[in-house]
Amino acid sequence: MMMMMTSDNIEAQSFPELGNTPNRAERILIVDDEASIRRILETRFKMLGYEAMTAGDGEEALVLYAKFEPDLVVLDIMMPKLDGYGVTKEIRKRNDTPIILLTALGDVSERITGLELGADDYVIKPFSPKELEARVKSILRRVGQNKQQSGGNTLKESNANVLTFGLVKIDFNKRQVFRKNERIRLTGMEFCLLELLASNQGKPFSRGEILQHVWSYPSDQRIDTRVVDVHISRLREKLESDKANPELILTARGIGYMFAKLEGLDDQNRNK
Amino acid sequence: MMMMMTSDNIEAQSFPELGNTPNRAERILIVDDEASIRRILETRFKMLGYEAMTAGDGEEALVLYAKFEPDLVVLDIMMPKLDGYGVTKEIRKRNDTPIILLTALGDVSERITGLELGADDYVIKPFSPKELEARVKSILRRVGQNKQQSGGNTLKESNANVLTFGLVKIDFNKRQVFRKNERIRLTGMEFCLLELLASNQGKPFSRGEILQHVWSYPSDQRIDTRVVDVHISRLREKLESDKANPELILTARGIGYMFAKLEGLDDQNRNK
DNA sequence: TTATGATGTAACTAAATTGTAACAATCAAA
DNA sequence: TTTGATTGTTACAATTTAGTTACATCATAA
Repeated sequence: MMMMMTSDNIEAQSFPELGNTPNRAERILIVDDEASIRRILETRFKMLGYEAMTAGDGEEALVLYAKFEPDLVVLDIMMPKLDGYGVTKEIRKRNDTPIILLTALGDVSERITGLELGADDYVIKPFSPKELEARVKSILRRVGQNKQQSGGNTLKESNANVLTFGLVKIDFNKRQVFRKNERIRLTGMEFCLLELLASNQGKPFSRGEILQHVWSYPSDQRIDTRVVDVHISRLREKLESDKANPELILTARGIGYMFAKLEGLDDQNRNK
Repeated sequence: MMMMMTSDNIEAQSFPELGNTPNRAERILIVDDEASIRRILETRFKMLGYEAMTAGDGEEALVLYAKFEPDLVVLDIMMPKLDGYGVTKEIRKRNDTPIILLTALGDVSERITGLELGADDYVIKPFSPKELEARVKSILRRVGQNKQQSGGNTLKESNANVLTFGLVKIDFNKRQVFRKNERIRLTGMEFCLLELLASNQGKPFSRGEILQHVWSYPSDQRIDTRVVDVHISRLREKLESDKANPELILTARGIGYMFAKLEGLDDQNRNK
């Protein structure tokens, strides 16, 4: 196996993101049979403030998994004893801890099998640590928000990082949105805004908060811009059936905006 | 060390689009201007369970070739109208159907020319039918390793690495691409790029990721090159029906590019 | 050598995104 | 109802991003 080595330089992300500081360091379990990869990833994730553990094969992984209850697992498919599929299966028997698979470019069926077994995402080898880190961050952020939202129990719909609200489906990994199964093209800003709201259903955000999270405004900035409103309008245009009577992106008058809280959808939200 | 994937035992890929040619006898096209040879070979190959057709000259051969899509061509070089070279050339413009040349003893340069044009093997005249049959069998076995080996089940491309997207067929093993059954010549870079995208349908890649995987850029490289865009443009030129409205190679604005997600793998449909 | 094709870059064109301003519509309290 | 505040919408200019073309370079084959 090989991996691309890089400097520690972390490039700015294209999209502003939520500053979501966890109360405890999040735990990442790294499973790969190559010691060099384990070492590199462990070091880098620790530098980023995560708690990182490593395992060299599938069986060791399951032991560690039970012991340390990681928040996310990075899992090579090709491993001695018990391969990535087996580990994925076992983990999925118990819960929905996010799993990122490491796969080779050539093998399409591997990736598909992996995703079907319940993995959340995959990264192609060779990969840059930075890329993996970005995925980890993205998934953890979302899961964390969902946990916060739903009290930490059922995370079903976060399984593949896809949320479905009636006609509208949001794929956070791919940054894609569908309505009636047709792809809706959102711009970067639009998606960021939607992401903030949709992953916190029912929670109203003030314009100030939104500007902080989506536009990276400083927190004490006086608000004399209508950007948020305009973007809300554009989002509604694209997502709502009846723009005048929005069902998803609601106005909290005097406060700001919020995404609708949909009741009783927890079990239907699963994507097929 | 390069990673060896163990996908050989994994069942057929879940791509419904794979050409599902029904199990049928393999077809051999026999081209020779001598009727006696045609008759003998036709009879013997039919007895062996092949479907055999014959043509008396090169032009007839091409007509039959297009009509019957044989799995192998036995081709005399010396022929009226269009000789074996010409036929080889024409066939190779379209695909890699195995070709066995019939050449005269003395003519070394003939054989070499033939092989250079893309023939797979040659048999020296006069030959014993048995010998020719052995070669045919051998070549068909080699070419059809993927197809025939798996015994009785679906043969043709079941585990060959071939994807079909509408008009476009991509053979990852042979690194060949077809459009409307005509071979499209892609350059090395072009194929690499296509390979990355097409074997990850629906997954958007940033230019940075593409540069890493296809051009082996270090992951922290500042991106000030438009190579990716240019190659995307060239690929579209070759593959898309309407370059201005690509259906296969899509732009993920603000992110990068992705190959179209096809129906069947997920419930979301292709985008327009 | 020339000729050919692959590849990458620069420069230009086209198109999409984004924020602002202006104005319209709506709400809620008096 | 009026009034002022709040929210919704539209148009537009500035900017960013993507698409395309032409060309220089390099390698390779004839």
